Amino acid sequence: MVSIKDVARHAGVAISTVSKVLNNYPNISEATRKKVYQAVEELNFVPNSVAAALSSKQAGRVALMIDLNVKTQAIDEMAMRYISGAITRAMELNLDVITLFVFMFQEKTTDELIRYLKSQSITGIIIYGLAEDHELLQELVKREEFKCVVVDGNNVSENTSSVTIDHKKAQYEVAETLLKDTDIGKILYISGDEYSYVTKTRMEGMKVLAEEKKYELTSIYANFSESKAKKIVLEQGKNFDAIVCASDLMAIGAKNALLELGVERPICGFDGISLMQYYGKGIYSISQNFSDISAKAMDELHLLMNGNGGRMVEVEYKLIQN
Amino acid sequence: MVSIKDVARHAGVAISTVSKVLNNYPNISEATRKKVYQAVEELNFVPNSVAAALSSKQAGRVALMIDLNVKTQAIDEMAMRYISGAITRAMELNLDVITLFVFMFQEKTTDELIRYLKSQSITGIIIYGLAEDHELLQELVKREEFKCVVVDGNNVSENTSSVTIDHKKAQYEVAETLLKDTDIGKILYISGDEYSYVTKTRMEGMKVLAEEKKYELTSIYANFSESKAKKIVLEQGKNFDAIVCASDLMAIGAKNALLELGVERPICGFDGISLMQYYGKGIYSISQNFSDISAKAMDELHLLMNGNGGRMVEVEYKLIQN
DNA sequence: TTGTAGGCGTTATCAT
DNA sequence: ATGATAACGCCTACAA
Repeated sequence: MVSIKDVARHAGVAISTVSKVLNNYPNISEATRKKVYQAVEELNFVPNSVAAALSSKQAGRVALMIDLNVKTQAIDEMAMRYISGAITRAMELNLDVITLFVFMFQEKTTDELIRYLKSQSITGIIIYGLAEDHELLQELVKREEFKCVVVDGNNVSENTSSVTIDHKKAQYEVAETLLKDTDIGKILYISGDEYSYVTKTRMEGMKVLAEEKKYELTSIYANFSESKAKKIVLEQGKNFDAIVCASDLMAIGAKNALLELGVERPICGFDGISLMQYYGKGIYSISQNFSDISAKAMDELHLLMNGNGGRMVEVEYKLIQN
Repeated sequence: MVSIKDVARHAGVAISTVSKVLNNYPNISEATRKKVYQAVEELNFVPNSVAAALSSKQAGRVALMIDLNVKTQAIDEMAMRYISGAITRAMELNLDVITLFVFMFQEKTTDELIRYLKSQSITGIIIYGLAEDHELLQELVKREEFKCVVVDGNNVSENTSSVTIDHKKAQYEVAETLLKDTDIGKILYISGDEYSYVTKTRMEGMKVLAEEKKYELTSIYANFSESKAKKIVLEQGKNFDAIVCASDLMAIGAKNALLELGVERPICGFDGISLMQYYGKGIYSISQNFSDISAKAMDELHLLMNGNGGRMVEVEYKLIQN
């Protein structure tokens, strides 16, 4: 394997000089810079990131912490988009990435998790699907031992940023679009799970809309599950004039239930998953670009690791009709 | 960060002794072994895998190469199961894992890819979705610069193993089960894509069955796509007595097409994806445990990296009815 | 059986 | 502006 030593010899300079050139240090003459880059070219040198990570605490190794309930189709699609978006961007930023699933640490303490991450020379973490009642993860963030970016959260501190779309506004908009020009009174809102940030903020948007338009709103948690949504609608769907779902998957469940019941109701969803192309034709939804969101999260983490403070980053979404 | 040095001091032995204990070297007295482990406990020491990877070529860093390019739901589910299965097992085996997507190297040469992998101190690779006409990946395997395990392939060499179910037998069995006790003559076989190992072997199984039972077999490639399968069945489904699909997703497409046509035909699928619970009720299929397959692949890679030769590893599957 | 010392490929601190 | 040199944390001959 060709190392920085070979490059140095080939360029006729010291090892440390090569390192400085490669890491864009100041005070390097244009001449040696050229020499070094040429040597790098000729030898096809690629820096060993493992060695860099060992030597410098600066060098960024990033962990992706996935806690998306790995039980439903749609979640898999989201997770894959998140993962590939993050990894792709990380490669461009020259950051190493390891992917972790929270279930792997089920019975571990926060201390153990932190030690594990440190043993991997991790300095930054992106967390997907952080629930408010998840002690392990919440404490991990609170400890501030790592730079953290939470996707779909509102955690912000010196070492923590959050990246999210405006779920409240988005939920308001999609429901408003669905319901405008109708004279609807009773709305069934099928919500996610009790402790997730997205569920809460989406519900806020729904409440605001209902208040504004004087809708009678009934909310039920369905855990983002298609079958639960279906069951709920089968049992109670007929009593409502419209059904607003906090996810596309639940919208599909609701739609199927209505089909079985033989009645029609306006429905909308949320997320923009590809399954809707087949089973959600015509349904309004909010399309999130998961890959892009994840790339933005990686950008934000990169900033944090370079000394920037934490902040809230808002990402675009799109109102769509499938 | 507590290092091996701290452990050594705390246990009153030399650093190398600690290392030997931790790596199960022979010729260590039970007494010092105890001392070391106790120090490890008390200090909550976790070895730094980055340092280990740097110092020893033995130490295993593994890359997951994902080339499941098809943009469908089911693929995401498979990919997620593969990834989480591999990563979980790797953690148990104390192997570091990085996840890579082949599209990230679209315009790279094999040399560049190899250099990148070496720069990451990678010594082993698991490849998912290796197509026979994928030059980059095929050459990567052929070069034998890394230990490789191919999931759903038949590449075997000194440094290469393959892990797969017996697709031929499985396809035979599921179709045979579907068709037995019927007097069916003309079968439509909706196949995957031309260059994948699974497509070829599954088709072989189908051919054997057709020959044995004197079925008239027509095969059409549908790229594992639900919509293509649907289109094919809409156009030609009526001309056949039964429809055998090389994937569950295509089976769903076929089923929907039959529904629209208003006719009934026996259908079977392949894979065992969770979507079938909702949209494939009653359909026969072959259930693969992707997570388990991937874990086995990691085991096999571990063996390769420890000096074992390459081989073919066959994994169990299950014939199911959704 | 245990310890010493050199090396893995970088980065970073000092001199020069 | 450039170059020695000491870390980083661990592994591994080799020596004792």
